[in-house]
Amino acid sequence: MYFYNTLTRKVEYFSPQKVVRIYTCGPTVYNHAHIGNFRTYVFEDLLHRYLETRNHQVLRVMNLTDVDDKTIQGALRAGISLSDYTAPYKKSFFNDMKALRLRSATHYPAATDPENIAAMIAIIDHLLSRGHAYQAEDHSIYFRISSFKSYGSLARVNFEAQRSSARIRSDEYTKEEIADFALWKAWNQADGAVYWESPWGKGRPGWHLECSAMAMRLLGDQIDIHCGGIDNIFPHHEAEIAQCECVSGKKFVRLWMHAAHLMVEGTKMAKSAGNFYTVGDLLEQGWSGREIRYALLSVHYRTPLNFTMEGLEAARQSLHRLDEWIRRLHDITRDHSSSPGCLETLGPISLNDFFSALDHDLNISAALAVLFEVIRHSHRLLNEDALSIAEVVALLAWWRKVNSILALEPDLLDEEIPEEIKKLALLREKARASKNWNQSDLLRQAIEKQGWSVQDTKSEQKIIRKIAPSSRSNDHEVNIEKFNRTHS
RNA sequence: GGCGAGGUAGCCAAGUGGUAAGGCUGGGCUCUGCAAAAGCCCCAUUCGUCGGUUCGAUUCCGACCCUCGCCUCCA
Repeated sequence: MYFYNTLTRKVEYFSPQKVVRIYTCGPTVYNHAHIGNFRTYVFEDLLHRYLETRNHQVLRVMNLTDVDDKTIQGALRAGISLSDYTAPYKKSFFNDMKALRLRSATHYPAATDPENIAAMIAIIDHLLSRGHAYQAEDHSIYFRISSFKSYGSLARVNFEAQRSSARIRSDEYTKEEIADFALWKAWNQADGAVYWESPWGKGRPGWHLECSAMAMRLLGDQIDIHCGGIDNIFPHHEAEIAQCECVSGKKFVRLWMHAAHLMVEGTKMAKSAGNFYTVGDLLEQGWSGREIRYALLSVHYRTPLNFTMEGLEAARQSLHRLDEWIRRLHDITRDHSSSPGCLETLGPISLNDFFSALDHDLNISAALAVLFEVIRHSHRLLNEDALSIAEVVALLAWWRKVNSILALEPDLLDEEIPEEIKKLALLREKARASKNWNQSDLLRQAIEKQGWSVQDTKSEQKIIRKIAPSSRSNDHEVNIEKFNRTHS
């Protein structure tokens, strides 16, 4: 498999061990995560699922940043404790994850977990003793970037060259150098009751340190893949490298992968622009989590994604086409029990192409193209009666494997038709038999009012659940406890 | 200013030194009491602009134009 490595700015061959260790930067729970955040999480989900179908075991950590300036301010404004303030946003995050069918990470450590705070303090202690950190006049502890020569290599920023010009403003800070970043922020009155005791006085961890500590504690000194949004390259990931490598003396990450940004209707998503969406907003508008997932998934992760209502509509129609295909295959195999034949090609299409497309830096567009070619070609063959039951069964088996990566299986296929609808349909059948078209049309309206639709085919009436995403918001419920366990 | 991403049909979007995947929209056909649905078929002599290299470039090189992002805590 090949992946683009941000560190080298090249697509590289990547040969993972049986177990792949991945660290993914999670949300800061000061608010509901927005679809820009979820664009990155959907990409990480794709990576996770892809690796699993390639027979790797994925050990993935996603952190929850539940202490920082914004969460503290929010808690203070609301007059509640920090944990009371962040709890509903944590819950909201997991609900949204469920709605978008995101695979769970192995661990969801929170920055404020005692074991993580302890790990951070240990790292600072280590860095201080090695001269990589210092305590400034404001009592905060800073990382000394001049002590780590390769600082800037991920973002390709040359700090040696910038140093002289940066000095002009450095008197505004108590830091030795303007680019030095905080490891431990000394407590001040604005922090209220939020602080932890440390050998250097009351305070709280710096954001960059959280990730280093949690990554090393749960995944070890060296991890295989580290993901995040492109805006985390600098300074966040640069700082993580500095912290981890100064502690362990080893290369921290083998492969850095970053998702490009999401824009809305062609411009940057911002609350002030009125184009700021959360998953919850979109669900309320009647879009399903599955549709949102498709819209976020179908654009290659390194391409800036322009999120639009038109795009969501296209996602809805594409999924509908997929649903019809699956429905047709199911209808054919329903009454037959046939062992799945092995199907390698369908006409000119090699079924394995779906997976090999993803081998090349998760080329989802090429993979989806294979899927839709298979859909079109199998319809063509079925129209000509040129597919055996065994082949259809094999196609469904192929789809299941494809779906283990895409997670786009329709969820309404096997919904029972209610007795009442069946009765109405029976009446309509009679009306049609006696050519009572008026009565027939009235009955159709009645059926449609209840969320079902009737289609006349050669032999019979077909009763199908109408697409009504707004009534499906029950896939938005999730048991937080299950996810919130950060294990030991 | 420094670093980076991107400009491919109405919209979204792959891709390759040898002549443009796929999805949506649109059009046509089949089916049909009507309707709807569905399926099939069709839809870029052309890949931001201008030069260069080449037998040949959308793909390589150069310049330029445009859009967007990061540059101390925003995925």
